[in-house]
Amino acid sequence: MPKVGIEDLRRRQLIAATITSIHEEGFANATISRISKNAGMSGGIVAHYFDDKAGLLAATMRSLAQDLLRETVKRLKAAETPEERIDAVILANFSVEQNDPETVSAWLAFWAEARSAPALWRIQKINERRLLSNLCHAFRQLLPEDEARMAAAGLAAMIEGLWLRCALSHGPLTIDQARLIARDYVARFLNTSA
Amino acid sequence: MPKVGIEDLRRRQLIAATITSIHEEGFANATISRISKNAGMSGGIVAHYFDDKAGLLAATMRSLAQDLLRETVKRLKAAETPEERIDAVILANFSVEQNDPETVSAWLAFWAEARSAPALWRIQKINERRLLSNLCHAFRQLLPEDEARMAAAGLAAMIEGLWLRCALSHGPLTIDQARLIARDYVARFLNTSA
DNA sequence: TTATTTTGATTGAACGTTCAATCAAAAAAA
DNA sequence: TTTTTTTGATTGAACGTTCAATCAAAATAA
Repeated sequence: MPKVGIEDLRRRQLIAATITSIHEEGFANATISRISKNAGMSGGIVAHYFDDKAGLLAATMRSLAQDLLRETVKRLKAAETPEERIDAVILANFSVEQNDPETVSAWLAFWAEARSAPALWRIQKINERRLLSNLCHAFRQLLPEDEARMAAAGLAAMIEGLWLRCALSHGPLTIDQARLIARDYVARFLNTSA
Repeated sequence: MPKVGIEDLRRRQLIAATITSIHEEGFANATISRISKNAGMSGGIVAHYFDDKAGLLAATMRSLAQDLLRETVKRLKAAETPEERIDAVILANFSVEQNDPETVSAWLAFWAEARSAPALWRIQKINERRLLSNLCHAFRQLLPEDEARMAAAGLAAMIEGLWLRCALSHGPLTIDQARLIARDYVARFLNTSA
């Protein structure tokens, strides 16, 4: 039989090559031949592991989402109070892996593409709902219902906005500053004195 | 001799058709033949008015940026206090035109594409800097320097994040709610009593 | 062990499609 | 007329998909 465990390895290699290709040449120029060459393989291999290009792209977006989920769950498990859980979500979104330029390029490309690709749209929606749900649950233990919902929606939007700015604009805004701004926003809801 | 005024008209028609095509079939499927057919013209017309496809795309993104700028300037001119100027920026970004589904699809597509297309990247950067500069200037008249910078960066990120969320999630977050959340954030900086 | 069989992994090329760009000619306006 | 506008056909390149053929490794049998 073929080498054991090769399937998972190849799939991960092709997904990584897809992210790299999207970052370096743009979504439109991330062709099967370029992606597979980038992974050191032949063009036909994509059909073997992902059926077609759409399958590879969907798998890549799912992989990005899972990385963020893993990071979030890891930190949530270590959190004990609602305040710590909110901070865990902030820290997960501003972790080193999530702010890698290639990751950001890929996320952006998939966001745009999802608007006219139902398969990708579903993945995006699941992610979005999870972030909001995590924040909502924690805020509800600290604030009245309507204030909690506002804080959760505001923080979710702010995290995404800060995250984008960090990655898109080289220089002006660092990850450390972004974390600070997000935490400050939370503090303005939780501290009556400030 | 030349049909009077036809050039500007055709350019605007082709740009509008480009935005519609991107929204309806995605950036990758917005081909010259589909765009021109969408505008009720022949394929060759694009070369005549924009040289090539890249020229049409750059002109389309510039047109989107100018629409936002016009909207912002209009509201800034009517504002008299720093508070009103901050609100003007918020209102401009959440105006009806800027949240039209076609406009959002196009912005998102260009945003993603700009990462690997220098010509588009420059347009994006100018826009970004203008938003931050407008906010920074207003906040500096109301807050100490370091707090003003934090408020400006935070609000800029939040506006982008909320705008993105309105665009990506059909339903949960409305433009009205987004406006409310952004204004609440500003109030938390300006009102010592809250 | 050693030889054989089985299975999946991988390639590279062929196929049909689609694209952007080009251009000669027609249509329209001045 | 002269100039601009507009068309629609053409071209060559690049794309995604498909597939027969080859290869390497594992499983099986002796």
